[in-house]
Amino acid sequence: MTQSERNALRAWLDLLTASNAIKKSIDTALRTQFGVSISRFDVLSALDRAGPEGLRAGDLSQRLMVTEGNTTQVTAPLIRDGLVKRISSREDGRVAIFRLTRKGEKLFEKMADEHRSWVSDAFTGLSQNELAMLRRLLGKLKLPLDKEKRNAA
Amino acid sequence: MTQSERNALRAWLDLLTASNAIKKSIDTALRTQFGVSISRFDVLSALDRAGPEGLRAGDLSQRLMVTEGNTTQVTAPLIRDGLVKRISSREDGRVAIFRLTRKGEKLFEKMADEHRSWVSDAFTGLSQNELAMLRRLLGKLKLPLDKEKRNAA
DNA sequence: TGAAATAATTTTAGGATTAAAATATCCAGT
DNA sequence: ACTGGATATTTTAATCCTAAAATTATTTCA
Repeated sequence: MTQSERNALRAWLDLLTASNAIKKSIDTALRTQFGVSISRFDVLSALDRAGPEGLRAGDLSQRLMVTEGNTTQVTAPLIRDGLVKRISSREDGRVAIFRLTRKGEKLFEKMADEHRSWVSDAFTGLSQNELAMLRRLLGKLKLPLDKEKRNAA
Repeated sequence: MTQSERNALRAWLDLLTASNAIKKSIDTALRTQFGVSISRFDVLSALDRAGPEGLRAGDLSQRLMVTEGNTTQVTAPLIRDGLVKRISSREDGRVAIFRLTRKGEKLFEKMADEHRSWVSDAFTGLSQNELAMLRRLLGKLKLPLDKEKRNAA
C-alpha cells in the first residue's frame, strides 16, 4: 500500500464520518422537534422549492437522487399527515404530481429555519474562505455519474 | 438568510452528495465483484484488523459506530456464508466473540486490494497537499459527540 | 445464598432504501 | 380501432439501520 493510497483511505474515512455524524444529528433534531425524518424533510424542501405547480414523481425522484419506488413510499406518510397532496395529471393519466398543502408549507417554513441554523452551527468552525476551499476540494473528487440518467432531458 | 448560512448549506449539500456518491459506487462494486455489501465489508475489515483474538460484539459495534442489534444482523449472513465465526466467551457467558475464518481472511484480502484502488481512484483529482487540506477542513467541523458513549473505557 | 441490579446480546417492529416485477396509461403504425 | 411497445408509477421482497423490549448471564450485597 503506497502512502498516497493510505492518505486517500484516511480522507475517505474522514469524509464519511463527518457526513454521517452531521446527517444523524440533523435527523435526530428534525424528528425530535417536528416528528419528521430527514428523508421527509428533503421531500418537503424539494416541493417547497417547486412551488404551487408541484413536481411529477419522476422529477422529484431525480432531484432527491432516489428511486421512484422510494418516492412513492416516502410521500405516503406525508400525504397521510396532510402535508403533501398527490394529484393525477389531467394531461397524462400515468403522471402523479405532488405538491405541498398549506399545512405542509407552514410546517416546512419552521423546519427550514431550524435546519439552516443547525447546518450553520456544524460549519461554524470554518471561515468563509475555508468553506469555499472545502467546496472546491470536494468538487475535485471523481464522482461516479449515476446510471445513464445523463441522457434524460 | 445570511450569506454565511447560504454558504454553509451549499457546503453541506456538497459534502453529503460527494459522500453518498462515493459510498454508492464502492457498494455497487463490492456487490458486483464479491457479492458483499459495504456494511459486511466493514465488519470483515474490523475483524481482520482485530486478528485471531477477534472482537466482542460490543467492541465491534463501537468501532463500526452502529448499534449492537445491527451487528447481530450484519454478522448473521457472514456466519452463514462461512466468512465469520461466532464464539461464546468461556470467561463470560454473555459475551459473543466474532473472528474471521480462514475463508473470510482470504476473501477480505482480495476485497481490500480492490477497495483501496477504488478509493484511490475517487481521490486522484487531489494532490497530496489538497488531500491533507481536505482532512484538515473536515476536522474543523463540529461533529456531535455520539451519545454519552464518551464515558465508556 | 438468593434476590435485585447490572451487563451483553438478541429479538422485534418499523423506517429508508434499492432492484425488479407488476400495473396503468399513452402513442404509433397499421 | 387494435396491437405492440414505450413510459410513469406502484408494489414487492430484500438489506441496512435504529430504538426499545426481551433474554441470558454475571455480580453484588443483605
